[in-house]
Amino acid sequence: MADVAAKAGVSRALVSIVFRNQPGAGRETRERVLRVADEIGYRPDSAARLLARGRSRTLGVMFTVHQTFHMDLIEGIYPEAERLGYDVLLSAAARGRSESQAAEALLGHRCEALILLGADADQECLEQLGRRLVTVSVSRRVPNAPVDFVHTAEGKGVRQAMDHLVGLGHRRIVHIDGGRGPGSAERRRAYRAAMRRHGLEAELRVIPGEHTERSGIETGRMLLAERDRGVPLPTAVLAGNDRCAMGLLMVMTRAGVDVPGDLSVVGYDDSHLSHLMPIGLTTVRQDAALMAEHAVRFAVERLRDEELGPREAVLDPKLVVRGTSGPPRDGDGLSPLAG
Amino acid sequence: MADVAAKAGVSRALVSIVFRNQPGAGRETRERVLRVADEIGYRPDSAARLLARGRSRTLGVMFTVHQTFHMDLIEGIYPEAERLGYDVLLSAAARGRSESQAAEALLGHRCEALILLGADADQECLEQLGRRLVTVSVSRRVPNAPVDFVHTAEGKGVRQAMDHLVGLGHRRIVHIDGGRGPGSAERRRAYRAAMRRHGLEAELRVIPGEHTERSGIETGRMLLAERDRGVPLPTAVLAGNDRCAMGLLMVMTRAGVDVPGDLSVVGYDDSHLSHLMPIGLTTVRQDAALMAEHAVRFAVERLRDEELGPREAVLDPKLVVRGTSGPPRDGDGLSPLAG
DNA sequence: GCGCGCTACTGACGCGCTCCAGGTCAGTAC
DNA sequence: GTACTGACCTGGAGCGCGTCAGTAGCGCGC
Repeated sequence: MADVAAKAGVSRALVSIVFRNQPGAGRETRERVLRVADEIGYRPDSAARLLARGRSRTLGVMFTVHQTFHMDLIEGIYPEAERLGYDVLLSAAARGRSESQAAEALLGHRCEALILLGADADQECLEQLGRRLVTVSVSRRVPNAPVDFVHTAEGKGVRQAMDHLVGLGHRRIVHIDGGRGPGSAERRRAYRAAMRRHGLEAELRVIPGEHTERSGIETGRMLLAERDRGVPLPTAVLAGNDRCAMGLLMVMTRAGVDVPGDLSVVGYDDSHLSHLMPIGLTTVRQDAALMAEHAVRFAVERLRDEELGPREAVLDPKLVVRGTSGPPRDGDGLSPLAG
Repeated sequence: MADVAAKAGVSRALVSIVFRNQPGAGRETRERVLRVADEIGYRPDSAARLLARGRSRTLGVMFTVHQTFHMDLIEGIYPEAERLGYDVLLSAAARGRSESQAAEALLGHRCEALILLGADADQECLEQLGRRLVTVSVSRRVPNAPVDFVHTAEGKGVRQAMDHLVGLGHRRIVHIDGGRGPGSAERRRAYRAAMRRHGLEAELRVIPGEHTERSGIETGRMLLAERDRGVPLPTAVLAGNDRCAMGLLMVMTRAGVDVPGDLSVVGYDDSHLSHLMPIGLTTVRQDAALMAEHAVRFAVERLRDEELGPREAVLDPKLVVRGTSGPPRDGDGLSPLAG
């Protein structure tokens, strides 16, 4: 910086002004400084800037590796953060790297706020984070701490999906849940409620699962094994998310089960992947871009106004009917075997 | 920090020593400082630390959103970086956010070195980065600049895959390439060479593509359309990567094409996704963990020894035969239509 | 002529830490 | 007793920037 100042024949303070795009420098000088800086290859040192200013204007985003929907969210976070003048730093949770480790790394880099995508860590850990700095959680509610919450009305989405399936004539509809994954509890609850509302209490079945392809695969194998023992397949499956739906689809298709003739499958998220599936996954769309936008805005607004309490944004999901759902082959929802 | 020092009855320098876990402080003092810090809620300010130390001990990693293989790499980068005492910062390229933007963000946060995963930017931009700081590129070669290069012997992998297919009896083997994506050129070249070597020059066909599911889907649709016009399907496809293979598989399965009976499909990467596909994708395995390890090591070693020239690590790929490849239904590799 | 306001710019301090050249003090050897 | 050692600790400079009071210069009106 001193070099630039010297070579441009101005003071360091002026260089600072130019680089912050602040008033107080003439047109000509401004251009000269910028040109010289470019020649020298100078870039402002964010560490020093941060230290001097006391603010980093950086948002930390924690996500989980392999969660495709997180990628959709990240894609939406960048533009909104840039619009509001914030930098974004990413840190991933992965096998061998816990969410709290990922979050700590972000804290270490002096992020002013944290955006947690589909956090899966224990409640206490999240509460602690929320108390330490401005935190926004996407898809996972964190009570007892000032943490903003952005999510879709899970219940509404599930209800739409269930009405769709029942409307098609399905009765034996099972749900593969997402364990303690974000949003799972609400989805599970809504599934149960929908089954009851449609008078299908007797058919109600929740299979414990996860938000992974593996979970879909394992469930699929289990269902196929059951079929081989004489238990009829369900006619429809409401998966915990798209990844799970996809794993299930792969097993079923592979095993010669016709989708949607023998089995309808509905996912959740409408992630990038499901967009690209030519098989056309029927799924509940969560608007990733909009969720990301809300998350960033919440963080920035809380940063601007310390007094602001934590808020919640509930977005409307929307059922997207594609190719994996259709009327069951046997109108009454019972397979020939069981009939 | 001053508060901690005062309350613990020591100098600030001593607090610094304690927090850096350096020798020069007594057991008792150390514990006292730590205890006081905990009470006050003090955490060292990394910005100031970084500024004072002149080193950030941070590795910047640029990746592309939705590239599943990058997630596998990231998963491998974290543990190795931690082992060597480095922090990792992630920055994603995405729609609306170019690779150079992603890299700039990393530079702004004072990363000492850059690891580029499957960079796709123009040569000049990469060369410039390489000249500015220690840079390691994974899967994409950057000549004319001191950039380390980690990749697999693409040719070897393709050759194995081709020998496998030809050994099964395939003759009409097409290749969907990865455009100017990392590794594509070598894979394409190796495919051509293999076809020639097996005397299948007449059957040689490269379909332009990308490393995305969409590309596989589009190619699949195109091939099906050709079939409907009387052009026989190939009996085997060597896809540019797993994502592409997957898109293709989805279309084909959906269209009732039996895999591998009517069509064998071979992918490339053995990414997380292909692991999870119950359909068992035959693919060329790239050892993501090992590649990540090399990338981190290269960066750290170059950081330690400025004089070190750029190096190259070539890892051996390995064909993993799973369920999507098998002998063609018609032994001669010609479909009934064409026969 | 003077004061006034305005723009363009400067000087110096401080952000919270690390680093280094010391200082202090018990312990040990002779 | 002196000389030396090593463990433990301190003071102060400085990392590269932002900030803000302050200065210089200039046109304007009266």
